Amino acid sequence: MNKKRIAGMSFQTLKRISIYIQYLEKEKEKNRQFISTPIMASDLGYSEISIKKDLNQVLTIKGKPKIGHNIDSLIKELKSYLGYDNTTTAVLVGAGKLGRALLGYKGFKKDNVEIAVAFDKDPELIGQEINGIKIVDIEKLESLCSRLQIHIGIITTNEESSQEICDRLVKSGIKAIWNFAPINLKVPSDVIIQNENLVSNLVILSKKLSDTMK
Amino acid sequence: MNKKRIAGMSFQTLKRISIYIQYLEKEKEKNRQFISTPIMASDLGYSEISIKKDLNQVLTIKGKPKIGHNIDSLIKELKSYLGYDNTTTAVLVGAGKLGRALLGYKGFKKDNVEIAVAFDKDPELIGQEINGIKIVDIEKLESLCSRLQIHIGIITTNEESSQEICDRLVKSGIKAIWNFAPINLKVPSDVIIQNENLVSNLVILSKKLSDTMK
DNA sequence: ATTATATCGATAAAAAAAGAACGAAAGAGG
DNA sequence: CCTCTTTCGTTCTTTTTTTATCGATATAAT
Repeated sequence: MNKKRIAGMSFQTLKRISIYIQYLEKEKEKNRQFISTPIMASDLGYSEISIKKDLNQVLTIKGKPKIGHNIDSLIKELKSYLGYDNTTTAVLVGAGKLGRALLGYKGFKKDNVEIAVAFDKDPELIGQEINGIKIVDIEKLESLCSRLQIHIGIITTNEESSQEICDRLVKSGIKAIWNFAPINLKVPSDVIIQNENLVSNLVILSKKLSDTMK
Repeated sequence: MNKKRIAGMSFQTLKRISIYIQYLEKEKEKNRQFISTPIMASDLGYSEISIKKDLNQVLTIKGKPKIGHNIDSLIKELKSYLGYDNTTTAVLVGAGKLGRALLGYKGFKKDNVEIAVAFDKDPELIGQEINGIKIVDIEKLESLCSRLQIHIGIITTNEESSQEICDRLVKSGIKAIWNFAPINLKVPSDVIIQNENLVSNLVILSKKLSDTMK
């Protein structure tokens, strides 16, 4: 699997850090100034210890006993760790229902990840705009990706075309791919693939359930 | 986190098993009769050892050296292990873009997980049908869920309404929830929650990329 | 000023997952 | 019929991740 450590940080920790940021931003909007790990643990459903360890790996400013961490500086440190300082940009290929759902997500922009443009081959879709992102003819994939110097691609096409799209993305300079097609894409070793298999996740939930009910 | 072992099987193994099934079904359609772990490893991008260990935990019929496993019986055993014998049924709440994307997935049915009905409050959506699944007025949530005796709920509403929907689902007998809203839902301890935070997954990919590029 | 306590950070232990190694057995080929 | 190769299934190690424990410290309350 693709679970190499990233900058000495475990995959799980990274995922949680991103979730901490989303959570902390919300708490900040509620005008909270300080936050402690026990509160985070209870709100987020993680163990207090996990959170403490995660934070300890990142933070330079220490929290204060009896008070916790200053939310502002906590957010700032976590974001700077995740590289939020410079926004990263992605392209999306396949503006079907799932693709359009992702295009519509406000959450990405908030987290400094931006989808610059979407591609599709359907003439009905080309020219449409979702959440400020234009859907462009797929024939322009190569030229646009290279010109915009984009390195992240999101594949939400059907399974059949996904490998071809993947190849075209790689040729156009894409170095990281977020793949929603239920297939293991073949890429050169310097390209990062992250697979998202939604079906399997529902299957697991259903298995968990059937096991607890008997 | 919610990572207790399920029937003695690790979370990761379960996820892979579901992916094996999806993959094997496709290979079967290509009229392949036997399959070996080295081939699966190369096609799926897992290590051969992982696959061998996973299969060994489930299988009763052994594979044959130099040949591998009979695809039919392999699929049958894996499916029966995951409880595919009796199809599980879910309801979906929130027929926005993401909800409709999930409704459109053919993959679920194939894996014996079925969405029986979808709910929304938007009069424009109510009455529509996607992939054979009807979108129904959300006011009927309680009555339909109890009547149909459904135990799995999928929440694809916006963040604001997700906790309310969650409560209503729980009251209606739902015991497992697949949640796409970026929030930790509060549920009684006998209800299983599985969170899907898409934003964080893209953030991780972008972090992976930025770290390998420097 | 003094005491009580919540929270911190760190170290140590346990659990889970991935990976490596190896003898055994079934089929292929000479 | 015998040898060679592939794949199997098992056991053992290593790595990774989570959980538990505990003294230190800053703050709040008396």
